[in-house]
Amino acid sequence: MQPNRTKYALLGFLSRGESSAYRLQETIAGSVANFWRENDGRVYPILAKMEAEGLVTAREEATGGRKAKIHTITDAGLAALDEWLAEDPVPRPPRNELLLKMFFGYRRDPATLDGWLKDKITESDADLARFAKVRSRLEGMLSDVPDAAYWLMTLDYGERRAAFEKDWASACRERLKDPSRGEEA
Amino acid sequence: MQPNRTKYALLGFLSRGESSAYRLQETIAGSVANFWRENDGRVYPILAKMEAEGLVTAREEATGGRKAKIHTITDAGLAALDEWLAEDPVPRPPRNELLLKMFFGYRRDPATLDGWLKDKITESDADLARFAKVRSRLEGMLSDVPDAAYWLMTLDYGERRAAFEKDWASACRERLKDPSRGEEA
DNA sequence: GGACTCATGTAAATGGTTACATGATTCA
DNA sequence: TGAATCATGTAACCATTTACATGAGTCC
Repeated sequence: MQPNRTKYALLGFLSRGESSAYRLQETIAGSVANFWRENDGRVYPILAKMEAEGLVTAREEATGGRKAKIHTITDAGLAALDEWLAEDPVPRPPRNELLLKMFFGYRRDPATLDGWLKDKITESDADLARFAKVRSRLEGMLSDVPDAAYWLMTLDYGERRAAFEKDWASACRERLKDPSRGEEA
Repeated sequence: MQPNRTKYALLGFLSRGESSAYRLQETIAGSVANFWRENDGRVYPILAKMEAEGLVTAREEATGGRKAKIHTITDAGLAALDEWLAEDPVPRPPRNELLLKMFFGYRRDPATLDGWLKDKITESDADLARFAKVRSRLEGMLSDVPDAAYWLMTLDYGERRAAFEKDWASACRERLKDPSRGEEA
């Protein structure tokens, strides 16, 4: 019924190199957190399932004194990944709790909404600052890792999104200041 | 643990007037689908649960020969809605399957990605055309329904989002044409 | 009569979050 | 020794989707 996208995300990262579940999560959180997250309670069981399906193999290894279960993608795993990548992505309009609350905003005082919007702006600024660092890192590795060109495209998305959300929140704050005013160009 | 946001979305719409489950869904699909969706399998059971909790009352009514279960929000329901609206919205970074596939885009030929991006542009254009109609409708009712000012803010978000996604997709397509080229300002 | 819309629901499966449990190693 | 990090996992719970079942009224 529902496609297990977590599986494919994990396969994608494992296609770049073997990893423990713990490191996988760290990698995901450190690279695609902008548009994709996974959590503890799912990565471990799904990796186990993938092992049963023959998409990955696992071995225990002591790296630096610590034991970790290293997962390696198999040919079947690579095939499954590429099969998934061949399919058109299905757009799923996400739920946005801030917008839902704004939609019913007339039930609250404008100061409350202004607070939400200020938070949004702060969040966007933090994202933009973070993305700027990532951008210079990625641009620096472009000659060594051509794949980074694709990562830059997803980063570009994040930067544009943060910028537009900031602009939108600022525009809303302006409009809230003067509720009598309608829309303008 | 997880807050039941469906409940509050339903309360929000019921606060504007009584409705059957079927109409509620139609209303939601026709107004906030841009950032919030509900589906069959949830609206009915949750409304039943809300009735048991005393947040809504229900009565059978035959409108135009057809029977429908009309739900009316109670004072307790209004209180629950306003309590929820008083809380800061918690940002949940959504999963974006297109971006995940773009991230691993080097595993596919650029033509595949170009197809996804073209679809994205088509989708954005369709959204923008739809939003333009909604905008004129909402602006026309502003004087009668001041609440529409808030609805326009969420529409504004949708318009800006569609525009930025279209721009981003176009920029990606350009970059895909010449893979040797790096990033530019 | 047949297709379509209105209308209410159930069932099954999966997705996803949060909290908790456990234990080893590293570092101050 | 105590806190932080590395590391793996389970349990409980709720969210979400999809498919299915059912039946009445409307329109052609």
